Amino acid sequence: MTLVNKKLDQGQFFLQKRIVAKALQKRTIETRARLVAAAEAVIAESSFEAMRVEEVVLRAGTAKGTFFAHFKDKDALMELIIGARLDAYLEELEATPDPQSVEALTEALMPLCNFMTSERYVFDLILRYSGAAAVEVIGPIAMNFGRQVALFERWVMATQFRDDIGANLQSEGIHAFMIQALATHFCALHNAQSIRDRLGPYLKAWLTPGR
Amino acid sequence: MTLVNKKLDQGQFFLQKRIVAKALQKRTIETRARLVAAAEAVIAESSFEAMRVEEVVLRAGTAKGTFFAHFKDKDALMELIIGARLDAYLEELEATPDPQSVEALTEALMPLCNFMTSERYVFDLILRYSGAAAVEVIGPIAMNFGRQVALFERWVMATQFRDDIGANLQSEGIHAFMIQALATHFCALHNAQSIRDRLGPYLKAWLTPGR
DNA sequence: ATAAGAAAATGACCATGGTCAATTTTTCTA
DNA sequence: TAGAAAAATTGACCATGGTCATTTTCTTAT
Repeated sequence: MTLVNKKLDQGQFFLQKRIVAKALQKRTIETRARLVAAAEAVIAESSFEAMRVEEVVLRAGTAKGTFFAHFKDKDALMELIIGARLDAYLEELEATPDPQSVEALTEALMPLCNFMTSERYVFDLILRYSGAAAVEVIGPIAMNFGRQVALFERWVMATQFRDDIGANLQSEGIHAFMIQALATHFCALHNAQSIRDRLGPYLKAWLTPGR
Repeated sequence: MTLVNKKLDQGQFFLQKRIVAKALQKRTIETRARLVAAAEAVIAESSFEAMRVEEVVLRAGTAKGTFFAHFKDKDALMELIIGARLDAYLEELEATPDPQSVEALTEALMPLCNFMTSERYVFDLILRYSGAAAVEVIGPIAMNFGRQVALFERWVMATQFRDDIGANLQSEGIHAFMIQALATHFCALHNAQSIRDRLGPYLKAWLTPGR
């Protein structure tokens, strides 16, 4: 690839990479799996925050350089793992009946909220990766956020909370208030209240104003 | 101090530290000022992101250890400098007449928004420090966020946007939507729209529902 | 003015994420 | 199947933030 692609411009290169569907070697898949498994193990034993590349690489039995051949940086692996967890919660939600009230909606969000605030480190990382840096490469977390908003939109359309604004705007608002409630959870000035107790009033005021 | 305080418990120690107002030496003030000035210079020449402790220490003419004797870590200095900028914008706003419409309110927020999104690094740092980790030590940025919400509350009370919910809730909502608009600014999927164009509809829907 | 004790400054050292030229393994082609 | 090309792996090395025992400077009591 190196020689061939030296002659191509960036655009063609990306095109080729995307189209050719380059059939990874078995070895590649195995090494990658070992790295991910090692990381998951470390996380299970301690925490997301405590994960060290050295430790992962040691357990996976690879050299450090191999780690970075598979993942752009440490955060990329974290994003992968955290994104997968987020996806699991979301699939659960997607398979569940649409909530019929603001209270039910708030309640439905709690498992997701609890995971996102399980560690300060996790929440910070999620925030940092919640926007796709480039349209071409939408990471797992940005992708998941997109799905979240789409699901909320479905909910909003099913229950007809407000008719003065579109479902998409309502949905984005739900998301904004969710993040706000999570952020204040880490603030010593506010954390007397639970996340649910903070999110509830926000969503009520947003989705059913005047009622 | 070391010997004396060895005998005191934690609480008394903090009490003493706070009450005694320990009269810093001239040297201390000067060194600290040199460090801050050096950091500001680096930032002015390149960016917040590009600031390196080594470089700051070199320009300030101190040893590296001195930096960390004055600031808990690199972020602490960044928080100080960014917090000061935020305060400047806020003072400007506080001295300005309260906006009388959602449009005017949105417009008033733009300078603050523009600074907060001037660098990805800046926005991430602000988010990370927007909550006070402990009630005893509210950092400059958490402090500033508190002032922001207080100012919004004043605005909301002055203009009577909604009467179905309290001024404080309305104010927190403004803040939540501001953050949301800023966050999407860094997302390639959304950034066709300007911050103003994203924030405007949010605030209209939040502050004047049904109108 | 001086000695003792507190505060400040120092820089060698460490922890950890990340790079890259060289090497090994796999795949492809004639 | 040989050998060339591509892909994967390696580990010494680097960049940068952060620590801490030691040294220097300052303050204070006598």
